[in-house]
Amino acid sequence: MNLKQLAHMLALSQTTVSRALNGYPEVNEETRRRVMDAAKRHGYRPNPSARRLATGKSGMIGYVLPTGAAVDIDPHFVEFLSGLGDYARAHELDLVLSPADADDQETTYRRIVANRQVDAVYISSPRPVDRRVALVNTLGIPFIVHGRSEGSGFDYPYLDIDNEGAFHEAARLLVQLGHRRLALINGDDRETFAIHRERGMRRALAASGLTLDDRHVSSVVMTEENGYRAARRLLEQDDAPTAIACSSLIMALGVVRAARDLGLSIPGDISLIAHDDVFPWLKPENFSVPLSTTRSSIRLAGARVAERLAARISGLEEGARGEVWPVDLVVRGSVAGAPG
Amino acid sequence: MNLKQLAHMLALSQTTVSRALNGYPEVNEETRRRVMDAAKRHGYRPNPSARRLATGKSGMIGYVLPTGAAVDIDPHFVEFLSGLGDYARAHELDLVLSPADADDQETTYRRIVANRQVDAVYISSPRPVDRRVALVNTLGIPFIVHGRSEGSGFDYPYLDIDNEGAFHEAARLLVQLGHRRLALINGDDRETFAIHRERGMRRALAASGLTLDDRHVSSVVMTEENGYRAARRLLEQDDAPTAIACSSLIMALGVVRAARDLGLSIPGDISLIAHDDVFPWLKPENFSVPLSTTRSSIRLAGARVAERLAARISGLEEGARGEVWPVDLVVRGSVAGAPG
DNA sequence: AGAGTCTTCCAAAGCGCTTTGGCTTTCCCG
DNA sequence: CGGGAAAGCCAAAGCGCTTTGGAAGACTCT
Repeated sequence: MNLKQLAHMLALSQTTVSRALNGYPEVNEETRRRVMDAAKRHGYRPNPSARRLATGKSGMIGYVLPTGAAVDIDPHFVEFLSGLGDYARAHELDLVLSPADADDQETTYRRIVANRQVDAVYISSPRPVDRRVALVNTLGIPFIVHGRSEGSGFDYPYLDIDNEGAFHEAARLLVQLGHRRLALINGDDRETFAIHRERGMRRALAASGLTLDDRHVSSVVMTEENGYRAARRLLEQDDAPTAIACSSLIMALGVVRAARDLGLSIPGDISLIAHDDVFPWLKPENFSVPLSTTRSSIRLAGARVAERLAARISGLEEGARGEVWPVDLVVRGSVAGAPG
Repeated sequence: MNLKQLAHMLALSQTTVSRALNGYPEVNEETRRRVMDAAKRHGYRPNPSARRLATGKSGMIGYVLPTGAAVDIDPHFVEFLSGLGDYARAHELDLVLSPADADDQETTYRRIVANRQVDAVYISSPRPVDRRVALVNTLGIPFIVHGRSEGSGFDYPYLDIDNEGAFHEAARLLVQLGHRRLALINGDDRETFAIHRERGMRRALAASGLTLDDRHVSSVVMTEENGYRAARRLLEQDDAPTAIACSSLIMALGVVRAARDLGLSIPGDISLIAHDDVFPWLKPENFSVPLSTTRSSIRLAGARVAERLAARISGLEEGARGEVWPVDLVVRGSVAGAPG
């Protein structure tokens, strides 16, 4: 059943039927009702390919997926996706993932924009002066950045959590508990979130006249193994830290294992706080010692990004609106006063 | 730059240019070269929307993503996706994720097929007599099932690993080591993979005149917490098992924690084997006691599914070809002879 | 009553590609 | 040398929608 048939059946022109269906004002309400009715009864659904060719709109949102033998997709992605899906489902939006060589995403962005494959895109894991952000900005496709880029010299729409504030609070708590030597096991410090977290910690320490020793900072891909290695390295130093802030639960698993291997107790010998993106399959309260966390649901962020993307597509949202979500500090058993 | 302009520029008809570009035989090789050349020089790329409307082919593969507030996307998905992306990138295939109400995926399948949004789909986590498989089969869109459905009374193309064989081998090893009371902490037993794993274990036990006590089988969503709970329940029974097979690394984390909480040593008191889908961020060799596993890379499976999907789209693969991959049994420190 | 303004609808021109059906031209062979 | 086949090209008809540029009729106002 296509438009032509439906129009014929109603003894109307395709124009009128199309307009009735799409809510244009220049059609009699009575006629509109008839059309809507017939459309529903016959299960008419406009052909998206045709609509797309005519309008240039696809009804999909895009994401350029960096891939490659050496590239691992972050498990956070799947939770973000859950949230995105929650919203998208309710609005019949599809998501298209365009795999791209991690080292050359530009080609892919250009392709999906030139081809009008998607109406909007989102960008995740941005870095300062991120080329992708500058690119989609000039390309003129609606977009939202999940996270922040910095120092590019222009504004853009984003959704981020207050990473700096979160780690500031975490560090402040640790300092209040008497810790003087703090450590940070961070994610890839080329990404903004990691920079913000480090900045937050340093600021909290500075407020008490303390500093974050460079030897007490690790920046690694967030795997269990890297968490373990970083923790061992830290804890085997002569001036070992008494408290560790860690950028992910998965790394925290490694930290806990390292402490156990070294015969150190949490929180007796070292306090531990990690950032929790809220995975359903790994919960901080279930760590052998319940883990204190800075918590922010990445799933909710996914839903919100989808919502704002939809708003941008339909013109409801404009401009470079930035949105920063506060982060909860949840104190559990893994932090205690500094030893000694 | 569109076809019309390019044709005009070459003083050829659109027909000829189109055919030259698409490799049709009825065009002079010399002409073809000229066309190809001009196309490349001017960076001509056929508009996919137009091509799509004309041919009905979209150049994308689809996946219906079950979503909902209570639905968690499995973290395995992201690894599968990595593999799929690896292949898809090299072939400029995009993946479209269509979020659907987990309880009504049929509507979405019908929509994406009716709309010709994708050229092929894959189905994951199938159950016996899976309605989705029957549906896409009758809908007539090329597809591949990742996993197996059973008892539907028709054949279909799939890629699966030998779950039954894997758990058969795992159980056999444990029995050889003197274990008599084995337990299974399985995934959702409405899914085929879980059924196969249980079957494999039972078969191995039966071969030695043993059985798998129903009280020694758990079927749960594969989270750390569920692994912990299941393990505690098992290990606190009077006839507690001396060996556990576990369907995922994440659950195994919970099992290890439970053992520790109960003061049981691995492998001194209980042996543990888990299935490993090969995550980059959580490795069995890094468990406090290196974990024995049945191993199969889900990432490679993703790449293979993409490859076969592409082959089906282009007509290179036909029929109901099933493909079953063997699974490695990797023995590490977490298994030992039965205590006593 | 005539002019102007809405309201409501329509025919037809795109959107940019593929593909059908045919038309020349060349080539081969009896 | 004439007829048939093959090669190489083209015009035009889709694909199914949106949107432009009217047009007809109803209504208002002077």
